[in-house]
Amino acid sequence: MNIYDIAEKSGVSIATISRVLNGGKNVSQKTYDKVMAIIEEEGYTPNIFARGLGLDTMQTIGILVTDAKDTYYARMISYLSEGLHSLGFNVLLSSTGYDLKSKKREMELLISKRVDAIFLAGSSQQELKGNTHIKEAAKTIPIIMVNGYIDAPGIINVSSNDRAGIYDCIRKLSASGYQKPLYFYNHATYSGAEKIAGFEAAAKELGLAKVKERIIQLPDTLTGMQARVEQVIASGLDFDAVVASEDLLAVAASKALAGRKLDLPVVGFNNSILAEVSSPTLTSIDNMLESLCKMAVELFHERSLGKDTSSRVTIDCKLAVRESFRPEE
Amino acid sequence: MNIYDIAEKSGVSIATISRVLNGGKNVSQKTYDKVMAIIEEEGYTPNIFARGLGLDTMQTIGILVTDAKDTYYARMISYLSEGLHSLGFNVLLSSTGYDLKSKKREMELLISKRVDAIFLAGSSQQELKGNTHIKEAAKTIPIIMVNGYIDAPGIINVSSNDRAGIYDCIRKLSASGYQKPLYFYNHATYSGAEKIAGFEAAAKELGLAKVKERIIQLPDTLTGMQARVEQVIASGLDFDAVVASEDLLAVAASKALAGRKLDLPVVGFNNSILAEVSSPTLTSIDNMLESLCKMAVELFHERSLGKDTSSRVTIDCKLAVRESFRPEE
DNA sequence: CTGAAAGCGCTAACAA
DNA sequence: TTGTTAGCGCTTTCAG
Repeated sequence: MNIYDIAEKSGVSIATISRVLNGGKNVSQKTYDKVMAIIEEEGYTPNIFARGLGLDTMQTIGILVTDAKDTYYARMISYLSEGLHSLGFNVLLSSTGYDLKSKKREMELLISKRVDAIFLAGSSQQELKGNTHIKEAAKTIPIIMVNGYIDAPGIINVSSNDRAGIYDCIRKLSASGYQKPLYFYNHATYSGAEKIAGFEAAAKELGLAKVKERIIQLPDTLTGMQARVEQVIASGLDFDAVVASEDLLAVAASKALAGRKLDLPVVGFNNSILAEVSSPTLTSIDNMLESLCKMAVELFHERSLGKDTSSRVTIDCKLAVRESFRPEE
Repeated sequence: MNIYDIAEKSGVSIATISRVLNGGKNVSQKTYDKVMAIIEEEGYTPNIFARGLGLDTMQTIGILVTDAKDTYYARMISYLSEGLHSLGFNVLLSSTGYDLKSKKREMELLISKRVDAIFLAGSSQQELKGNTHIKEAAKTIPIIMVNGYIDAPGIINVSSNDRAGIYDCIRKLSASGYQKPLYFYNHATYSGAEKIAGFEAAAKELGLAKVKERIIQLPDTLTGMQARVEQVIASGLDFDAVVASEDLLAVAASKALAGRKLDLPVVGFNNSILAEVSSPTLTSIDNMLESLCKMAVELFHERSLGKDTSSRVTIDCKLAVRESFRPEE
């Protein structure tokens, strides 16, 4: 069933069918109704390839993510695709893993599939240095960094202010009497570096010595994390609070501390369901993921409409207060 | 840059370029090498639309899911797309929500995009009754139900044996001396119904009276769930163990019980990170999601190769034992 | 092993 | 308002 069949059945030319299909401009109401009726009746759908061939667009956006099953990225995917969807786009999803080679490969693949733009979801999509493949791609196709930042023409950057998020949190701990915080992280990403910078800045203001020793990397599994935190406790390092780069690390810390009967403030990051599930429930820095994604889609939309939008937008974090730390006023 | 340009630069016809592009059958090694060199040099990629127009396939699979940010569905998406990807397919993702209308709409959209097959991920994609739109679609395009079951021609069904999973779990509780279990659930889906059936069957064998009263629906938020469980405890209902249809419900139950200083066995479902994060850690029925997805992709692959595969495969669950319940041997 | 040419189904410029 | 027709870039017979 193609446009010719419909044309024949309707007794008009394919051009008229095409017009009807594309909104019905310059078509008499009578013809429009007649054609529409036949289209419905036959259950005809225009061939997307033929259409794409002419227009060179398939109304499809590519989303690149390092690990689609990670709760955090999953939420990104969901919010982004929701927004894009309501703009009439479909979403082509690619989970790249953390290897640069395959990130590049997937990117090329998406470009060769003629997607209309690429959203790079999560700061792990960008390297700490270089990123020439992204800059290069941006010359061909709109690139939107969601929670990342690359300063190059054509790239739209939307990110949460993670640095300030951590910084403010340390300040609040300090104001509540906890002046010897520890910082746990696991992945070294762009946003990871930002968070550490926030910690360092606040630690310096607190006059803490040997700040580097307070910034501790944890392994990837929950039990591994817990074991490492226990080591840290056993090492006798003097601390009175814990801030983590992700809720899961905060959970591990919380469990290890509980095991030692230590009741210290613990703060996570992302404000995920894990913070709610943990006992005690965890105070967590909320990086406003949904707003972030909405904003990313919005900026892309405006840009594609030809507006001269900002190429970098930053959103502030909020502290979601729960049992593990209640700041004093 | 198109096939004509490459043909000109190579001094051969477009037909030869096309042959090279499609594996190089019936092309001399010499010509092949020459053309390949030019293709690489120019960084040429064939236009996917033109190709699709001729072949009527874009090597793209649609995945339909009710809520992409739900951890469980996110994992499905990840495993499925991983498998499909290694088969050379791209993934078009659509998050439909729980409304039937929009499920239908998204399905039609995917079909109109000429995807090569549709994976329906999660039993919430199917209705408890009817499902004519799925059966109808299956006439046009291969449909794969991941954790669902619809008996109609052309539909491949892969699911975990949730009924037996719950049944066996109740048996184990019983063998360990807990013979008055409660069952918590929240969504009424196909797999939800299976789980309840498993509970009822086991409860009947235990000789429990008023089984219906032991099957309790909880609301959607964690705090709401906890509150409801507390009500149940307060109501004086006689029980000595809890089994839930999802880990989050088990977490809620665990928290509510802990609040009342009740130390009873609690078992969740899905064996998610929540079970690990919870304190005490939760024993959980693992429905082998990864195997399930791998199997779904595998079956689709075989089917598309023309093999006459089974149209229904069931995978047994396993109990992931943690602190909240250790079955006695 | 290679080339010429006929589609694939649609859009859009141009005519009428 | 409607129709005619020339592409869009590729695959695939069919000849040679």
